[in-house]
Amino acid sequence: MGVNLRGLVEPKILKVEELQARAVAFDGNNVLYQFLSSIRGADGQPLRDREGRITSHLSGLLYRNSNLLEKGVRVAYVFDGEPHVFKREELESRMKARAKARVLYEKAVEEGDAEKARLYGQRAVVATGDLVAQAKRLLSCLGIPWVQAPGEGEAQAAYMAKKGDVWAAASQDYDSLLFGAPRHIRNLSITGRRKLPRKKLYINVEPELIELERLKQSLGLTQSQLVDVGILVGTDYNPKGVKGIGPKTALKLIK
DNA sequence: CGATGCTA
DNA sequence: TAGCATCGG
Repeated sequence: MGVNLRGLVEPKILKVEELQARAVAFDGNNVLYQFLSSIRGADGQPLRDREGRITSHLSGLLYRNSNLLEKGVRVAYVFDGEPHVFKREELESRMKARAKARVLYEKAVEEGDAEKARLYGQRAVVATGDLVAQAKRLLSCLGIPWVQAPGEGEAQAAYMAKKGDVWAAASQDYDSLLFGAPRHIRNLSITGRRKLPRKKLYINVEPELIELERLKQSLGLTQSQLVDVGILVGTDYNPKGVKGIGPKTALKLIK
């Protein structure tokens, strides 16, 4: 889930060409989650091989990486290690939510309700150890480097970006900014076309770049104040944050 | 999600 | 060939 900094960040639209010859560290678990939830057939179920094993994550990885590599982007992945104990509450609540969704998903599949199967199937997604291991294997086969983080993947990616090993960290979550990544990229995919949930509408989602220095400058915050904003609005380590405080109020209070 | 097929 | 539909597994 991660910290909610929406409403505070004013991202720059990023052209993929600007990433030419630059290295980007993807949050592997975040990417797999996206593929597993969105790459599904008409029946709402993920793709499977003839043995019944899920293949959505591999399909997504293969095609996205081929495209990014072809455009000259240097791609790397970071995978989560052991979660910090502070994350236990969040992980438990996610597990509960998934279990609930899985029941509804299985019922929908049984009834042949594709729309519900997709909806609940997406909520029930979990990147199991097997799926992560398969993804790592595919990346190795493709010659794409990946890193096993000791702890939080976003923290590892942020560290790599800070050191200069990569130009930016890429994830749909904003956490790497709190961990000090100087550049954070969201929506880095091939086609910008996304289906709006529940609707038949398509919107264009473009890759966006958030520069940490510019972000802090525009908000008038130091790094530790930015973290404090995160603590008020809530992070994986303190899930609900402080009651009734969203990004805007948090910013006002911290300043 | 991203590729491929179909239609005008 | 652009734009939508469906396939992929």
